[in-house]
Amino acid sequence: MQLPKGVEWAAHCLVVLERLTEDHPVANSTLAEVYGLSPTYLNKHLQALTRHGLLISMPGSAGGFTLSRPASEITLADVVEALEGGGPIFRCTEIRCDGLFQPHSTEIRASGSCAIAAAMWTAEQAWRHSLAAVSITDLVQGVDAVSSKNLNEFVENKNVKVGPIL
Amino acid sequence: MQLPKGVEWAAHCLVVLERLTEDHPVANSTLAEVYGLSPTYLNKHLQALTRHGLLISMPGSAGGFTLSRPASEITLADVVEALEGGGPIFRCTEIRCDGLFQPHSTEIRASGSCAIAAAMWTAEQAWRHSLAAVSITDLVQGVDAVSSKNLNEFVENKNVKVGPIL
DNA sequence: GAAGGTGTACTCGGATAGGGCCTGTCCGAGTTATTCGGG
DNA sequence: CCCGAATAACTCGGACAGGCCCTATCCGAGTACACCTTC
Repeated sequence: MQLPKGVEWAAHCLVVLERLTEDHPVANSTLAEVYGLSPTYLNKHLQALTRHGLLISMPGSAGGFTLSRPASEITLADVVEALEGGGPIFRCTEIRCDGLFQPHSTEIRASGSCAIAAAMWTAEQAWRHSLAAVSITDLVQGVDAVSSKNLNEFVENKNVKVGPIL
Repeated sequence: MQLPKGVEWAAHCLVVLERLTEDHPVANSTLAEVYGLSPTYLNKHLQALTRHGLLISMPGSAGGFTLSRPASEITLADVVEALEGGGPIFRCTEIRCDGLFQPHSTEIRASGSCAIAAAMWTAEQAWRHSLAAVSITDLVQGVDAVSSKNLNEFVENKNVKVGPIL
């Protein structure tokens, strides 16, 4: 069991978006260039973030993606939920009601939920809770100095090339 | 991302093992019969538990599986680790050192670990910690009355069929 | 009656196919900036 | 010099193959019990 690679990409891109966005959208190709990622595949994940309301996409020549709300209100839990679907990582198939116990399934269900499933879901909640405690703002502050400097230089170069809109 | 179905099977089987075992091993076919599972596929998971030291397997006509240590010392974390391999759910590919940042990768690495990966691993630790707090003994106590009664009757019937060794 | 050897039935254990999701890629619909021509 | 339409290039968006892991199954190696033969 492993988280899709897209989660890592999306999280990093949201951080960069927070740094690069200033009332104008950032193109998928730009984000891909920053991290040396496959543009087409990255696009797939950014679309997922858009579908789940984390990003706003703008078509057209000067289009791109923008954060849909302040970075402080976007957490890693949102990112995981957007790319993972938010479904439980442990799925209970209720085998406690199969086999020997089949004839008494209604009684068993009435006695409460499966203890194993309950424990799994509690642990899962701890995980999601920990993820929800980390916002994009927190991650931006965690970016090291040299990376931040590189990003600034990149923006300036883009500035020269693209024009005064940046 | 979803946990393999084997985790659920293994957890339930450990609970039944704790109930059924009395100094004699319980066969894979018996466990499969209790829950109406595929014997061959269940065997695969029990082998994994054996490889990781949770179970002891005994070959031969009256062979089977036994808990390798007291049920109070086996936790859900152990089960997940045995069937999942214990590797991190989130794998950091260090894309913060790719693309623009490639020339300064050594500097960036020296500045500390990736903030995103750190947050992910913290959350993962919370998950594992929660799982480690639940032992098989806890789960046995959570079994409802009617299921417990069914198991007892099953053991008695087996008793008649199999002989005095049970 | 007891002991030893043999046969059988049961067990675990690893090696072998199939399906679903993540990975990776491509091309099309739509929109904006640009450019060229006319007034 | 200003305005407007056509062009072109860039954007997002969804549809299309490949690979790996979980799912599911089978058959073989090994062991303990039971029985039979022999002493």
